[in-house]
Amino acid sequence: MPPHSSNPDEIIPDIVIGRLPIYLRALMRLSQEGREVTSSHELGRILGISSAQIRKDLSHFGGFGKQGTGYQIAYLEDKLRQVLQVNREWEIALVGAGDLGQAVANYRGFADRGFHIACVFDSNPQKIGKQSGKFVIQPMSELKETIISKGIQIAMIAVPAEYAQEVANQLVDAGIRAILNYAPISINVPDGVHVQYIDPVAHLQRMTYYLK
Amino acid sequence: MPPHSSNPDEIIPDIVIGRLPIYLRALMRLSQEGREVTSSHELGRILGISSAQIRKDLSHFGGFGKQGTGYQIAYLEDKLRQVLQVNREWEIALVGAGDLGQAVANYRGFADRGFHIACVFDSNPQKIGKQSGKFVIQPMSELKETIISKGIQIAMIAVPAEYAQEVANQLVDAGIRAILNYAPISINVPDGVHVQYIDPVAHLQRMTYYLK
DNA sequence: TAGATTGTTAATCGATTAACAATC
DNA sequence: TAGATTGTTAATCGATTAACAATC
Repeated sequence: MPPHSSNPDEIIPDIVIGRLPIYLRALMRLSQEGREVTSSHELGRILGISSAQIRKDLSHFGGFGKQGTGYQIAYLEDKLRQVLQVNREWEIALVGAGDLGQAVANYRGFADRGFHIACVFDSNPQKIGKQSGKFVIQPMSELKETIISKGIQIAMIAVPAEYAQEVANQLVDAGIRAILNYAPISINVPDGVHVQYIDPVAHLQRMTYYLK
Repeated sequence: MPPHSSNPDEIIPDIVIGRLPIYLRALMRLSQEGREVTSSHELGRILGISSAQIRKDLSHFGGFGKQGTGYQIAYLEDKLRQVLQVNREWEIALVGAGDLGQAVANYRGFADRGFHIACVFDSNPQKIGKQSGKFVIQPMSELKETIISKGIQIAMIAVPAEYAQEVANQLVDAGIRAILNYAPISINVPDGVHVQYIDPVAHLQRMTYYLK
């Protein structure tokens, strides 16, 4: 095997994948500041991570740096986007058009970073057909067909906790393979379907432990 | 040392602390369903975690279960609240009253789970004095005095990324000890100040890796 | 060249899991 | 009692760090 080439059969630890978006975020900031080159040491200082860990993480995917110099920011950014498959746009289905769902639908951070909300569903007949931002709220009965016909693979759940599992089931049935769950509850999905959670209260509770 | 008593000098791994809010969330769901007793096996099944890990995590804080029976849900819930110090209410300062800040301020999940937003700050003179939900938006110049006089220890940042570090500095200067950062950027704070991040796009990017 | 930094190996550290005596 | 489940120990597994040859 030539040096600096990654082994395509290697299974990368998920914890490494989880750090790549953080690296990408830091690189975006640096390039926005007009910087062109950085090093594992500088990234480590910015992120509070050891430089060895950053080098080791990146080495899973190939050699992106130069000895003595460091990393070209634009180049590394591009490589990380390729690895994460975020060098394209993704469409997302959103379920739930209550206060939380509306806030999620209106959050500009998604579109700014390549994630477009393509459809919004709600079970409340009062809401169906109403405009939510740029979207017309669709009934749950149209969920599967819409997701399949648009080829959507990612969904966000923003319904009350007690409905989250049932919604997840319907999403999985519609072929969704990645779910971002804003409902404060754990959901069960089959192997091969990925779930991430947004629960700000859980983060707060993790910190209050230390506030003696 | 008697059995089932935790060592108060033991330093608990932060990764264990991070799982306690997840356990608490699951227990709340079970008690809401009217259940009274559970086991490490059941919790493990619900959460996708091994039962051994749950027992080991809980054992850091004492023996909360009964052999042969399992855990009294209400009792364990109460104990976890004590450990996390969420058996009380907490006041929070929010910085940023743009779209994101307003959505955060209006999210009912905080108050429902014991976190009350006590004040909202923004640097935009157009916004100061305006009502945002139940709050009057205050200028940044009042941040330090308000936080100190109200004895607030927790803050949330909901400003654009480029201002997040400066806001964090001001919060630390005002004595804040825990920060929940909604800006998609890493911030640096002194030792003893805790930071957690809410970046839904980072979660999405972590999942797109697997969508081959 | 001298200085700096990478990519990688081996050592260390810490977290998870398996197993089981204790006991409800 | 028999069956079930805890709390804990020891073994395993995996992740992080230290160190350094390679080299820009």
